[in-house]
Amino acid sequence: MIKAAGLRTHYCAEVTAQLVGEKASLCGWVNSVRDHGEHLSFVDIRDHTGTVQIVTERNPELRTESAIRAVGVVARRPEGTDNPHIASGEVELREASIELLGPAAVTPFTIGGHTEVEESTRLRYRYLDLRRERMQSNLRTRAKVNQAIRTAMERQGFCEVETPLLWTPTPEGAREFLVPSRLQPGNFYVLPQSPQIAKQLLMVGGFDRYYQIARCLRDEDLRADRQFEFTQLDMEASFVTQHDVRAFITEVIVEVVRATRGAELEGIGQITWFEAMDRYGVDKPDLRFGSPLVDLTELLGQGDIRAFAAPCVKGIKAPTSEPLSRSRLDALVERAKSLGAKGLAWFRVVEGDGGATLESPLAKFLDEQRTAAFIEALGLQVGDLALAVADGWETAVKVLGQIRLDLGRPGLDHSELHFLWVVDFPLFEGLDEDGNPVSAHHPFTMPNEEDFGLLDTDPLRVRSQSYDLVLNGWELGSGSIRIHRGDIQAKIFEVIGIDPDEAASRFGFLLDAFRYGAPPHGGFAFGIDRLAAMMSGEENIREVIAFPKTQSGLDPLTNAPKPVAQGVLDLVGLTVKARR
RNA sequence: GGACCUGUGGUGCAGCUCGGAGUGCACGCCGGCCUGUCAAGCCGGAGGUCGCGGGUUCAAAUCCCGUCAGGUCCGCCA
Repeated sequence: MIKAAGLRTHYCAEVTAQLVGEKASLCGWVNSVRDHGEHLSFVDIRDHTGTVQIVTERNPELRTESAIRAVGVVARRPEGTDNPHIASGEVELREASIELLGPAAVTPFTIGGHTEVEESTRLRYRYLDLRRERMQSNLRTRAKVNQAIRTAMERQGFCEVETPLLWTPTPEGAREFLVPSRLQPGNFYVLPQSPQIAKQLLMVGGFDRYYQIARCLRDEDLRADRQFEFTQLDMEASFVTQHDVRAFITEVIVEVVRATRGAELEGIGQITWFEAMDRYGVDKPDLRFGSPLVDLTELLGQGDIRAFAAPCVKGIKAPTSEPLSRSRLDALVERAKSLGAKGLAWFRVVEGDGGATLESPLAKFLDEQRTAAFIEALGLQVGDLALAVADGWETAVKVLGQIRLDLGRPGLDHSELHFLWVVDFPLFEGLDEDGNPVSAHHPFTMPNEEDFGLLDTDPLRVRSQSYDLVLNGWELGSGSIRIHRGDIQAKIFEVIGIDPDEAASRFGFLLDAFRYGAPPHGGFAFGIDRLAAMMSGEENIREVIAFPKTQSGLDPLTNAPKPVAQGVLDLVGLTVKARR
């Protein structure tokens, strides 16, 4: 590391036995003061690398968290006084003088040490919270993620291009933040929900491998994994297939894991959307644990058992070894009903006369042979719990998939990383109020060529050339090959019920651009906040964001949003209506 | 828009079911002692409108209603 020429000669972690006898100048904050009378005081100085003990005279002015500079000589500690818990524990700074650079008032909470502090308090004093080890570590991990992304993208020949923050309203997708125009009063820009259209224009513009670490803004409700503003790796490439795009992104992920964990990731597995839904009941399966759904339609859905008379019967071996009480089971049944199932059947596997057998209100409907087949199909052993849902395919897999997650999550290992590609998403999901199919991704997503014929006959069965990247059950990002041909785009607009005039008014500039030699292209974007959170072992992206908003969209540090003066509103031609 | 959880000295909690004086614990803060501690220790002290408003009651941190704030989730996030 290059030595700063300023007030500091070393960081705390560099102060080791190798420096004994040398003069050192350390800068940082007072972590703790231990006075032993007037003539002996231990002051721990802290920077982001660690702490060093300074031996000095008592100074009542030196309050915890004051910014200081300490100049002294690195010395071996007396026999028997080493501190094995810190890197500098064999030495201390002696003959030291401490310069008080920035005296500190009493802080609202402890910065060093192990005190838990409520998140709302941490956010109100975020500048102090940032000094704590957790945030120092998380934000530095995030910086490594950014660095690794740039390294991998540059290595693959991608060119970083910035796109506008002041963009044009597009009445599709997420709600946008409005920005009033001063020079054109009554007109508005919006902040981009993503650089999607801009990057497709860059493809027409010949930047055939583009990337950007891009801020995106969406005026939607906040969650543990969602803030108004978030950061994506946004990328797009021309003359590529979906396999190429996934290979580019896989390379990035490998580099990120290398930079943050020092581990070599052996590629990323792949599963189709249908298989993910059919086996795990979600399009972002968490594969840190097993318990896939098993099809029991043939075994149980023959109609002879009323509870299972349905088009689809799915079962799982519960992903928990904890024996569940009758009331817990009843709660599970209620949970299944609230998720839309008609019911939930449970079976405890117990030791019977002739080996394992089932204990359940429904056990009496299963003869010996079907009991054995049931146990076999789910791979059950004595002590296991099995659950089954009978319904339409979609309801059966979704309900059981959610219950699988409810039961499986508590035992998860947070240091484990399970990346997964989910491919072959359907092009449309459901119908709108006019009976037209709704684009699952966005209307520029290329259909799977094998399914072109279905666009007219059975559009809901058309697969798309789109793909998601999943990490431990979190959707990290998604991408697709885009439509670059006018005839296919016109066909899609026709299917989803957008007439040519409407298409022209909404996306005219993009469709115009595509008339001048549009290359085939596709891309991807993934959430850096979510990736950084996972790499930091955090379950909330606020922990990897320096200054986040609360769930109601307030900034606890600045108290934004706030009213503005009438004169400011006049400039942009706005009037604020009285609140109801 | 909806469901659930939380709100008690500066910080983190307990107390709330079963109403009875602001009661307790840990950290921090203030004063004193202390020449080898390291989350220093010992002695003493200060600090609270129990988020806010209303109701029930002889009596409310505790029960009821409303409201605000924080969190988790549903809706929403092409």
